[in-house]
Formats: sequence, C-alpha cells, structure tokens
Amino acid sequence: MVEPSKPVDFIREIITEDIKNNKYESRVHTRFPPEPNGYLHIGHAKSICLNFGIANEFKGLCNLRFDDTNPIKEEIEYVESIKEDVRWLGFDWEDRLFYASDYFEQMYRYAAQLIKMGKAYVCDLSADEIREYRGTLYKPGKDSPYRNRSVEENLDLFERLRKGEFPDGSRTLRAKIDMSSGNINMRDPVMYRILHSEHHRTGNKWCIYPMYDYAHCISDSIEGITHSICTLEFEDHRPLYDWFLDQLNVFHPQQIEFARLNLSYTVLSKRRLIQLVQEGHVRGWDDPRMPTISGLRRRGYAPGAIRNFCERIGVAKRDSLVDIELLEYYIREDLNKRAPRVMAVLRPLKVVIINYPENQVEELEAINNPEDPGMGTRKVPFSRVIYIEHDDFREDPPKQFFRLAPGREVRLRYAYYITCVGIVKDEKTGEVVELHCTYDPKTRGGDSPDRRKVKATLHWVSAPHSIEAEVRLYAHLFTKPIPGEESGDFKTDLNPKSLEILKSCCVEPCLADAKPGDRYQFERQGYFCVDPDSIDKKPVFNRTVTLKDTWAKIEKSLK
RNA sequence: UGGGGCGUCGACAAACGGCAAGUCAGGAGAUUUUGGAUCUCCCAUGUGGAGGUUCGAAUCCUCCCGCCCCAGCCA
Repeated sequence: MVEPSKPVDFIREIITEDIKNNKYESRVHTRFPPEPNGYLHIGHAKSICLNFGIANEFKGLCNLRFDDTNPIKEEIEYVESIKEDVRWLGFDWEDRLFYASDYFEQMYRYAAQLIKMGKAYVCDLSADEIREYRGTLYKPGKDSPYRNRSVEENLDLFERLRKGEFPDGSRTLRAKIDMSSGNINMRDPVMYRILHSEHHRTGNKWCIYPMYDYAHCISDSIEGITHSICTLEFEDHRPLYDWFLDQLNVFHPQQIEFARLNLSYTVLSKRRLIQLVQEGHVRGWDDPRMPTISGLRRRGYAPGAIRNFCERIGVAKRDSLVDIELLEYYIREDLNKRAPRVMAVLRPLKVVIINYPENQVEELEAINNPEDPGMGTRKVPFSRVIYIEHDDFREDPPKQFFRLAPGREVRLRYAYYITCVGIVKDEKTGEVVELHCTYDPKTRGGDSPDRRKVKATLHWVSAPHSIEAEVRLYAHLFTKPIPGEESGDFKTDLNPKSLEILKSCCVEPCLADAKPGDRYQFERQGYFCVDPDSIDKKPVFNRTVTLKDTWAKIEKSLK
C-alpha cells in the first residue's frame, strides 16, 4: 500500500529549496516561541505541529522558547501549562528549553553596539509624543528632537536607563531608521522601554525590557534558528527583523509568515479567551467548551486527532475559516477506532418486560469494539426492568421513525426483541413515564431464528444494575460561525445552551471504576470522557462529540 | 491618502505554461445487531473581473474589483 504523502506547503517548499542550495549548511532549526501570558489553544497547535513537524521531517531541531519580554503580563503559571500542553500534543524539545530573558545581557550589549554605530538613540519623548511624531498611515512622521544626540550622551543615558535612574515611561531607546518610511514599523521603533517591574525569571535585575521586534530576531539569531515561522501580521515587521540583524552583522535566520487558524463557531484570540474566563462565561481555561489545549484535553480530544487535523488544514498565506466539523471529523475518526463501546441511558424511560421472570438476571455478551475485535467482549446484566432512552419511544411516531412505538417490535442490543404493549402516563402531565413490553425468548442475543427484521436496535441498561452518573453535554460555545460578526461584540453570540447537565443518567455497571480521562463510546450517542470531577460511585462524563446522527437530520428536515 | 499581503467548489486546499488533485460538508445508493462505522457513485466546462501573450493560461503580462494586516513604551 502506498503511504499517502503529506501535504507539501509553501514553507516546506522553501526549506527544501534552501537545503538544496546548501543555505545554512542545509541545517533546519525552528522554534515555537509562545509568550507566557495565556493558555495555548488550537491555533497554537497548528503552529506547534508546523514547527516541530518540520524539524522532524527534515531531521532538524525545534526549540521551545518563551518570549518573556513583558514582565507585566507574564506569569510562571502560564509557562508550566504551555510546557504541559506541548508535551501532551506529542512533541519534545529535549534540552532546548529557552527564554528570551536568557539573552537580556547579550541584547543589551548589541543595543550599545547599535548606539556606537549611530543606529540607536535614547529618546525623551513621552508615549503620547512618540505617537504624535510617528505620523499616520498616510502622513510621514517627523524626527524626534533627541534623534541626533551624540554617541557618548546616548551611551551614558542608556547605561543610566539600565541603572534605574529614570521613571517608567520617561525615556526609551529607539532604532534610528526612517521617520518617513511607508512602513510604520521602520519609523524609529522603540527597542527598550523602562519597566520597574519584577520579572518571573530575572527578578529585579532589569528595569528596562526589550521590545518584541528587537528581542525576537536576536533570540532567533543566538539560537541559530534557520527558519523563523510566524503568522501573517508580522509580515510588516520582517524589514525590521532583517534590519537589526543586518546592522549587527550576525547570524540571520529567515522569517516566513503563514495564515493563523480561524475556526468556525469559536474565538481564538487571547484577549477574548481571557475575557471568557475572567467574566465567568466558562468555568476556567480548561472548561471543555474552550478551544484551549487544556479544554480540548478535558473534553476528551486525543492529541493524535488534533495533529491529524492540523496536518489536513494545510499551511498557506490566505485568510481562512476552517469549518469546525472538520475538527470533529478527526476526533470521531480517532475515537471510532479506539474507544470501547458501552451502553448508557442519558434520559431514562423505565421499561417493564412483563413476561420476563421476576428476579431473573442474565449475563449477555457484548462486543467492546466492532472496529477492533482484539478489544474483546464483556458481560452485561439483563433483567425484567430496564431503562431505555426517552427519545427512543414515540407514542405517535412520524413515518421515518424506526424506533419503539405502541405495538412495534425493536431489538435491544445484544439482548432480545421486545414489543411495546402498554404505556403508563403521569396522570397530571400526561407524560409517558413507563412502558410495558413483552420479549421473545427465542431472540436471545439479538437474533431471531425466523430471520424477521426489526428496523431499530436500542441501547438499554438494566435498572437494578445501573450506575448513576452525571453527563455534561456540550454544544458550540457560539451560535454564529464568526462570533460578533454582525453585532461587533462576540459575546452577544454566546450560546446559552452550550452546556447541558444531566444528573441522573444510567450507565452500565462496567463503568463503575472508570478513571478520569478514560474515553468511551456510548452506543448510538457519542464519545464521552470521564471528567476529573468524578467522585467514587458517581462518575461524571463529558460528551466529547456526538456520533453522526442521520435521524436528527431527518427530524430537523421534518420540522 | 501610505506600506505589506491575499483571491481556485459551501469550508479547507493542490496545481509551478499541457486533462482543475484530495479532505470535510452536502446528495444518492449498498451494507449493517449502533439511523454509528464501512463501501460505491454524484458534487468547479472553470480559478474575483476584463483585456492581452501563446498551438495551449488558474499559472505569464496589463488594467480593474474585492478582502485582510499595520498608526502599543503588547506579542
């Protein structure tokens, strides 16, 4: 069989060409450079798969580097979660865990060098003044009055900046480039700002911190990164990236930009994700409705499925919106092969099998996974009183409804054919609360000797043997493919029904000792994952994703 | 009114001057002890538009149109 070839994207093409031309001695070295100011999400997964994936494919290396140049926003909690998530996704940075803050001293020396070259200067303009002097998109900026200070004065001032002689915001170090450039990033960008703030790694050693544009290219250069892959919004920054490295005449990695991931029915910006958490729209960063890696993990998504998804969506430069159904497809594909099947009744309807002997219990054999016979079989207890799914009975069924109805015979999976012979209703509400059925003893195991057909097979749980469980059903967090597209505020499109909690579900006894993180298929319903909230004798399940549901589609078209 | 990018099916995405891949979604059927899974078939005479070059254009050229990003001492 021919192995399906992996998609070759424009980045891999560039790298292949570079290797051919012996650029960087045919070495490939990438990096994943998160800022530790939030949790990783599925969009980061795309970048992680790209950077680590390329390193693997080209027999190169990929570093994990924290871009920690802003002590005000960054926290140790985030670096720990990021490490865990990258590892969980299946990637290994080995001994190459770095921090931009590791290079602060070197960056300082390079900055001094730029000053000596007359390429950087200390500027006394306030933030507002800098903005004023910068001009606009359509109007060139004008030179700062401090632009032509002598090298000696600049050096002296820069040293005193470091010593902490000046308050926050009073001065900056700026690159001397071109205030009339069409590219605003080149209008004497700030390289260092004064921040008397404790850094999670360097403590109080520094009170000046480098800006991204300056820090990133130097970090890449120091680490010998060959291909510095980032998202499209940094395309405008590439001339600056190149400028610093050219002026300094140091090792010069190549920056390549690709389009970030957008997913329908979800938001993927840190700002909005943090808002969802802080304002309590979700229960935390790892809420199973969140597109964070920790949320997806708790939801039951497997790392391999996420990797398959990231590979399939490809890498390109055009803005795109990936249909979340594609993600769900890969989740199902993965779980279909691996998840053991069990029976669980989410909305129980009591069924008494009136011709089945009282007190009799049978152990029926059930297949754990029809996709993988190696997963074996198990025994499921059957008795006179069982629960079936409320939705599996209709007193007055529409034409395409194949399931149980008055007088109709259906199969109970791995058990017997049953026929509905009576309905018990709540006197006040008229709601169906119990069914009376008869069973055909000759259909034990679910096959009838006379080959007569039934149109439906129902899952069930024996009432006296069932275990009570809580099940949390999740739907998309937002009701619109692009949240906030119409109103301008993504929160107006929050889905009020994104979480439904069912407290008294009945699951089969083999689930008694399920462990948090275990994944199952509840037959005919979906894939479910045991939540860490589970307590002894009261498991909690998260619905990872539903099964494809043809009936739901029919029912919808009926309305 | 400046600079940088991008337009191929409902959604992703290949093609690199020579027959518009593939995946998801959607539709039809087969099969089925999960209305699951699996299998088969259908789904762009056409690549934002108009011209041009060429035996031949999604691909090269010209003009036009549309969309995204940039005016943090954030990354």
